[in-house]
Amino acid sequence: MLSNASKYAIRSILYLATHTSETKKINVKVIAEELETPPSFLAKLLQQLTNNGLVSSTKGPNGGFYLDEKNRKKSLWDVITCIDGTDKFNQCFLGLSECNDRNPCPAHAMVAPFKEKILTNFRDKTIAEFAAESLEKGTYLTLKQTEIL
Amino acid sequence: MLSNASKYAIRSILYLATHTSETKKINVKVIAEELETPPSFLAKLLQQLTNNGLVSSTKGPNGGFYLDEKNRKKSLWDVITCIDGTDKFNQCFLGLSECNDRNPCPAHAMVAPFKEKILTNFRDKTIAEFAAESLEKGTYLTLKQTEIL
DNA sequence: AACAAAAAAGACCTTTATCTCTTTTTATGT
DNA sequence: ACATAAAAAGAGATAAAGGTCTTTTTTGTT
Repeated sequence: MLSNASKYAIRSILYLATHTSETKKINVKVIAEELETPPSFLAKLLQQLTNNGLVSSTKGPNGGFYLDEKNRKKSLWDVITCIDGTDKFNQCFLGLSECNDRNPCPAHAMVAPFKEKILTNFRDKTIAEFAAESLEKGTYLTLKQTEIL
Repeated sequence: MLSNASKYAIRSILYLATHTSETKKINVKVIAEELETPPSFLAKLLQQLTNNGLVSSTKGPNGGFYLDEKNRKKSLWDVITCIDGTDKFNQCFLGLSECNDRNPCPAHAMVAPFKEKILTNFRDKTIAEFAAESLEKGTYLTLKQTEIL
C-alpha cells in the first residue's frame, strides 16, 4: 500500500511530533537509530519533507529536525502525497481506471469503506491530533520495532 | 497494496472464471486485449499461475487458458501469494514488525478491521464464489477499463 | 577567526518490478 | 506425416524503488 519511503516518513513525523519542539531538535542519526531506518535514506526523506514545509530544521551545532506549530497542522495525507506523489487512496484495488460507486470493480464494495476511513483519518486529522491520540493510547511506543519486508 | 502483477493475475482469473471452461479455452492474446494488459507480461503470469495449479492450459490449436473445477476452488488469496509471494495482508501499515492487537502501531486500529475483511473475502471465498457474486452484481463488466498508475 | 556539528545537495549504486523478445515444446487438424 | 497454433521456457531490457556516499553550506561555539 504505502512505499517504504512513506512509512519511514510517517514514522519520523510521528516521532518528531512527540519528541521535538522549537527548543529541542534531533538529528537524523538519532532518529534513524530510534526508528531503525536506513540513516542516509531517512536524511533524504527528511530533506524532502523539510523542503515541502512538513518538517523544520536548522543546521549546525545543536541543530536538527523538529516540528513547529505550522508543521503540526499538516496531515499524514500531506506526508504521503509529498513522498509518494500519487493519490494512493483513490486508486482501484484491482487497477481499473474507471472504478467508483456507480461503476465498481469486483472488489470495490469491499474496499471502498476502508478507503473512506483512511481518508478521514489521514486527511482530515492534523499530525498534532494524530500524535496526541497515539500518546493517549500508548501506540507511539511501538514505533521502534521496525522491519520492512 | 497489490503489485501490478497481482492485479493482472486477479483480473485474468476472474475473467477466465466467467468466460472459459474445459471446452472453451482462450489464448493469452485475447485475454490481454480484453483486460488491456501487456500481453507478454500476462503470458508470464499465466504461466506461473498454471505451474501452481491456479489456472489450466493446453498447447496447440484450439488450446489456451481456462479454469477447471479444481482451479475454481482456489481463492484469490492463493493468487496473490502465488504472484507476490509475501503475505501482504499481514504486514503492518507503517512497516513495524511487532504490530498486532496487543502491541498496535498508531494506525493499527484503523487498518485491522479492513485486513480482517480482506482476508475473509479473499482467503475464505473460492474463485467460483467470488466470480458468481461479481456476475450477480454485474461488477465483472468493468474489468475491461484498466489503467495502472 | 577557527573549528565542529549539523543539514543540504548531488552523484551514485543496487535491487526489484515491470515488461519484451526469441526459441522450444506440445497438441491438433488435415 | 505435416503444418499450424498455441503455451512453455529462458534470456534480456527498462524503469522505479530503495539506499549509499561524498562534498558543500550553514550555524553555533570556543
